[in-house]
Amino acid sequence: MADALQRGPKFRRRAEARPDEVLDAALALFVEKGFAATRVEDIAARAGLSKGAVYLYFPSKEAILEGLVKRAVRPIADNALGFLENYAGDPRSVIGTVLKMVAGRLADPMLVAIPRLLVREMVNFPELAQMYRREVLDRVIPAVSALIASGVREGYFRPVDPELTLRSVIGPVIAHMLMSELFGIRPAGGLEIERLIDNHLTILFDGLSAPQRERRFMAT
Amino acid sequence: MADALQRGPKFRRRAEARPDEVLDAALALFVEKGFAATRVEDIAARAGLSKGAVYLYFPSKEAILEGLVKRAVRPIADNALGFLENYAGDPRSVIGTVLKMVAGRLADPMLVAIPRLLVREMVNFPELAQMYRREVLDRVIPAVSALIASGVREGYFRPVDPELTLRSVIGPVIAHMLMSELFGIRPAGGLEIERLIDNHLTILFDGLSAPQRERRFMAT
DNA sequence: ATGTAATAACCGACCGGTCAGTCAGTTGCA
DNA sequence: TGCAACTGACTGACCGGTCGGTTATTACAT
Repeated sequence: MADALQRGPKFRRRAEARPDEVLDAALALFVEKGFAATRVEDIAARAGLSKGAVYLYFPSKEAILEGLVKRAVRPIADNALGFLENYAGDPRSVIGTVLKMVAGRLADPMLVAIPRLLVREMVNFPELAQMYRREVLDRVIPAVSALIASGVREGYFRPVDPELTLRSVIGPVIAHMLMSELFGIRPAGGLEIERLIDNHLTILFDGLSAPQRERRFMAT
Repeated sequence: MADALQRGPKFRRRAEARPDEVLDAALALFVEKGFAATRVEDIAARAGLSKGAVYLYFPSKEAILEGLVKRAVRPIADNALGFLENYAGDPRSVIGTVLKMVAGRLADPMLVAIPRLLVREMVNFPELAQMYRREVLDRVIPAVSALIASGVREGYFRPVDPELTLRSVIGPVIAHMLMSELFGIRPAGGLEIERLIDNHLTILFDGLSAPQRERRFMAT
């Protein structure tokens, strides 16, 4: 339903806020039902306007999607980068902090919504995916990678390939999000993400093998 | 089509093979353009029939999607489980073997196609996602979890929570697949998956921290 | 082997519903 | 009164699903 408040004027003239309201409504519906299955009229209704009015602010349905991603992309990257670019000391603590922060952010459905939507519609709108990659991934990934590299250089980490190790750092959190978000598969205990990250970091830094057994294993 | 180059009869009578041909065509198109953007007529054309003929084998477009998932679900789970259920000795070798096998399988686009499609259409067809979860995930995940648990019980692993650790085991491979498949982000060197899994297993079993620095648990 | 009837496999024009996008008209405000 | 914000009926295109008609194949008789 529209939370377009009926107090005040019946029409919301002076329409600077309109585009954002439309985007909010569209985001919710796109995530809920997908781009194709969402009608412009539904977006309009949810934003508290008529279909026609939507076309005063956006030239097409696709432009709404575009505006959505554009609006979301900047803050995501900037926020993550602020943490990563100026750290000091043991990179392990930075990794821990950033992982927990990211996980905390990802708990907010509104913030997962964009990547989620993007994954769904990426086939039909490759330009959007490209933009997301350019603006977010191509900035965040090298930053994390550099963090690992400097960890190796400064003797905190074993001499691993940073690009590959990056996947070991973020993979478990991603796996957890996918299982939880998409399929509702959650571990038995509560407060999962905190516990998951603690468990993950323990293994990441100290390994899974029991100390008394022989180390160094390879399966080739 | 010119009847000059007819190999075989113009009509493919004795039509036992038809449904599978339709499913193959549909899978390719659904993955390429999504369910909504794929027209039944396109599926028909690709399978070498007319639209009408498709409806001789499937009552609706949605039934095609359903049939697709049904056909794919069984082999996936059975194959993975065969490996997991009867192992012996050090579970680390089993983990290594299974990870590499899974990664090898995932290199075949045809086999990733179903999960990929499922993730896209899951919002619009929740029953399908449920089915996939029941038939595949709810069988594979407990098996892996049990493998880890027995590794802990038998002293190969440190006392970790199997359910959480599972995510540490498979996460990096998933992260790699996502980055590579969806965004084309690959590490610099070639032959990525082999290298990735080697790097991942090293860290998973022995940890990322450098030995000379302070460690939390390790004695060796 | 050859005609002929019966039938299985298939075709594609068409119908009906849906929905993105348009536009002539209405409403609230200065 | 002027005009910017807004409305909602309308249109045109598109597509899932149907159905009367067509073509290949089989069965059988001659």
